[in-house]
Amino acid sequence: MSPPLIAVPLRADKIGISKPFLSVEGRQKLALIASLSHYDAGDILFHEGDRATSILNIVSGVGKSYSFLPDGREVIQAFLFPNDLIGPLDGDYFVNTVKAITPLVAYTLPLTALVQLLQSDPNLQWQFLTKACHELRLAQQHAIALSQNSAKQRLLMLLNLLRLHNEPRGANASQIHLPMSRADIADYTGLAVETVSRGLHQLQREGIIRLINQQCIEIIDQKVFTAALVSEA
Amino acid sequence: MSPPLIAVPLRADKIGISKPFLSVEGRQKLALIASLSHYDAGDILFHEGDRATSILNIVSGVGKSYSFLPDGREVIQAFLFPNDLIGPLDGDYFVNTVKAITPLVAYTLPLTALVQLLQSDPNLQWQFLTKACHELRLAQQHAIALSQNSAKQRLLMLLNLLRLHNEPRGANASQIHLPMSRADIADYTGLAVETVSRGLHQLQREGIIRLINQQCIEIIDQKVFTAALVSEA
DNA sequence: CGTGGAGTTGAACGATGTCAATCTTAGTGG
DNA sequence: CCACTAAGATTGACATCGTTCAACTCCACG
Repeated sequence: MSPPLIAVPLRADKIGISKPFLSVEGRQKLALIASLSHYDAGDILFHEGDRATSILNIVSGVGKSYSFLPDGREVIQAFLFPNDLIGPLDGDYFVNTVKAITPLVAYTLPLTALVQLLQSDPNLQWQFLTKACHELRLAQQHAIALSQNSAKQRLLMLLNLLRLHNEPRGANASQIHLPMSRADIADYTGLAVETVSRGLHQLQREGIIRLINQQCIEIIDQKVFTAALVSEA
Repeated sequence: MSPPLIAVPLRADKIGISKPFLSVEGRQKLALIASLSHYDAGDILFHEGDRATSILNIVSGVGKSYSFLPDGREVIQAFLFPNDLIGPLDGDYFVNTVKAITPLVAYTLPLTALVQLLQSDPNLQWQFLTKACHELRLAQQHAIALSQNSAKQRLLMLLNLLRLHNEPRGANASQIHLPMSRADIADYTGLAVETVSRGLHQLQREGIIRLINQQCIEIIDQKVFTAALVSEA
């Protein structure tokens, strides 16, 4: 039996309530087949079309999973954060290229060992299934976000995504760190870089956010922010 | 342990190569806990927010899984075809409303029984995991389609989706049946109904398709069609 | 100091949404 | 069997928003 797609960009906790990615027990079992790797910012972890021999579990750092449109533009399917699993597969092959945006540390999980482990451990596999379903919902939400035409709305959703990933880091909850470039944001939101820039400054003019520097944004008022996130036209 | 999201709109074979949804063995085991139900066109199978006690496996007919934007517009996450599993859950609750577009026949799978079955049968669960991952990729492709601005491109992708689901039915392979309304197409592609109409007629003017009637479209030349699908700006 | 890449800003164009009117279709009842 | 009706689909005119192209600014790095 060919090992079909196991992995996917699985994110632990993106929208609202977060649950631990794996049980302690599950982590221990995975640790037995895992090894730690370090990557520099800009390193490519996997190439689209490559044969997959392993998938990664991010420990720290941020990455992006993307592919190319026929016209050469880049489309970012997902940003990858700590606790995420990296490796969207089709059969044995990667369907996306994955690149480190910041320096990145990750566990390497050999594919064959992982498949065997999951097949023999329904409980652990169950956690992966749960995760995959959760991930699916996030992808659908992303799709919705993209189908809404408002550039402002798309940017707000991205900021909210980053906000939820920043909080655990203990930093000031109203400060959002943007590890990726404007071009990455554009490729993720499906907008032009110029529109991203204009949109962010527009949000600043409206008093919703404050641009501290290119990598850092402050949310003026959480309530106003979430209100805009939900109801903006 | 609360049974987390199991189900998701799982489609068997959407893009290119199709594999049977479940092994014969798997089907037999599921059949033991399943019962058959019939629905009329327009019937609502599940309500967003309802507590889920079961999920469905479509035998025949077409459905749609959708939710509402704050402004009241409807967003269609996915069209559901035979062999699909219906029931995107979050915890025990449905996150989407599901409605029958055509008369629909489906197996009902009680949730608790299904969870137990999967937990005790790693092989069967594996097929569900595989399916969920496949589904995830489809959702991502849908997201890409929506992020591409060209209305024509979005329509071509929808037509291709329907084409792949029509072929098995043995009908003339160049004929595509559209079971859903223009409004549904609009809600799926993120376009306005008027744009859908204009786009289809535009494709006809370009000689790519022919509008036979409101529910039926013919592809003039497969090669031209797929070429447009891939490379259209 | 330059130099180059990333980010910002401006102006014009084009695609799509919106509104309103018209046409088609399917379904109903006489 | 036909006329009527209401919902769906199409078409046109116009407004809006985002893209595109181009120039400019701001840093980071040598």
